[in-house]
Amino acid sequence: MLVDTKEKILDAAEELFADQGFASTSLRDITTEAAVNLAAVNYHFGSKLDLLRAVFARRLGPVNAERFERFDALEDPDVEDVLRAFVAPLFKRLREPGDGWAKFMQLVGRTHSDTNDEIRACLIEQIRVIGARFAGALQATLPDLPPDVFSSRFHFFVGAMAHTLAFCRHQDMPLVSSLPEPDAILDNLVDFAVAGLRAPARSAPARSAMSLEAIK
Amino acid sequence: MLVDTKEKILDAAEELFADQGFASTSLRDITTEAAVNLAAVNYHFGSKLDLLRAVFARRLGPVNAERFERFDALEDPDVEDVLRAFVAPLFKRLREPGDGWAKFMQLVGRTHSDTNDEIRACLIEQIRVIGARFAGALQATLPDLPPDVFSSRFHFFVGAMAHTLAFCRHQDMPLVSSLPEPDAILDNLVDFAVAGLRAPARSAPARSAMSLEAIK
DNA sequence: GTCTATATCCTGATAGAC
DNA sequence: GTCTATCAGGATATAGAC
Repeated sequence: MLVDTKEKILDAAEELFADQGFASTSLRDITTEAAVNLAAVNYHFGSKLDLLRAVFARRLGPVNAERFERFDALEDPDVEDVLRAFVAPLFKRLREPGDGWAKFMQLVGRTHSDTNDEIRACLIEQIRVIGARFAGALQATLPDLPPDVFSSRFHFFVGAMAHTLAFCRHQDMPLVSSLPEPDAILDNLVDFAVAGLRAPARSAPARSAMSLEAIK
Repeated sequence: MLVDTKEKILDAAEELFADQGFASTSLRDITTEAAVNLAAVNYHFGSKLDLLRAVFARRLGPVNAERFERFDALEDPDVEDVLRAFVAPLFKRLREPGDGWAKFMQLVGRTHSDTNDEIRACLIEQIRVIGARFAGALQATLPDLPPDVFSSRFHFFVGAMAHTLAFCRHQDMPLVSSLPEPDAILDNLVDFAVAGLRAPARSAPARSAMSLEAIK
């Protein structure tokens, strides 16, 4: 079976990358777990980095397609509408059977802050376009926020989301006891982000002239 | 000079770990950059992981000491007081000359979400105690928040902070133009987090019995 | 397409002279 | 404390038989 070999490699790579990290997982680990030959990875994918790209593309393809559909359907959205259009298409996959999506989301969250730029780029290049659309749509719902303040707050939200993805599957959270259900996590994230993004802008004693101009 | 060799290794390791990541930086990279002999790393630090621990300990020691002092001095604090007691002792170091602290903060932010548990543990073990105190003090300022909601929101804040640390030194932010000054970043983070943490709790249609009980 | 065998390189760590 | 030289192992990638 040729197509099965590719899928078996993708499944094993996804799980091992999520559990041990990309750099700490060898191709031997993957082919052993998948019960395929070592050389099959290079035959089907070309390189280890291309395998990582394929892992992201398999699940991010449908997710990003749904995100675009939801953005297209938005009419005069508020902050929460835009946030949910971006986040829900990913989080709702947690309701599917098996833990494949949970592992994938952990991998996404961790790779997003990876220390190695080459590895991080494999993910970033697949969310750059949808991410730009998301940022633009979100900023449009916050017209009174100075651009640099929006910029900061947008990154706070991205960080909160990435961290949630990276650790929502984690058993041993260091500082707290336990985490709520997937749907509750999404609701909590949206509530938190909506309030944070809509907080009144500081009177800004040391804000730049350009930003002050943007306030009008 | 013996003490200088240790410092030179620490400086080079900090910079290279922050720029390329721990796994992608070899001891040869470090000793070349530091202009010391390869064997000096194992002589002075024992292993590569122990070197990483030493990099964290050097700067986190004074920062955490100041955090404890500020927590001890708190009297009937609100959410913002607790947040600043934890965050300010680190962020204020950005005002010191040179970019050593900026590199260090980037390393902290990235290591916090590292895909490899062994690497992440080198950092976590040095912030576990102060982190637990921070979480406890913060929760005390939000007595009306159900514990599981607080738990989620606390992690959102941690993610926002880690992401900010990891990328505040980054030139090429993918989605936005530029980032404001260090002091403004801290103010923005605090404003965002205070609003997010104090957002009213959702009426909770599917909350667990224990959490409902905690609301009382 | 799948497999074995291997090329080529780089890693962290160390032994032992100075 | 510092250095040279090297060990032992693991990595990715590939050549070539089947």
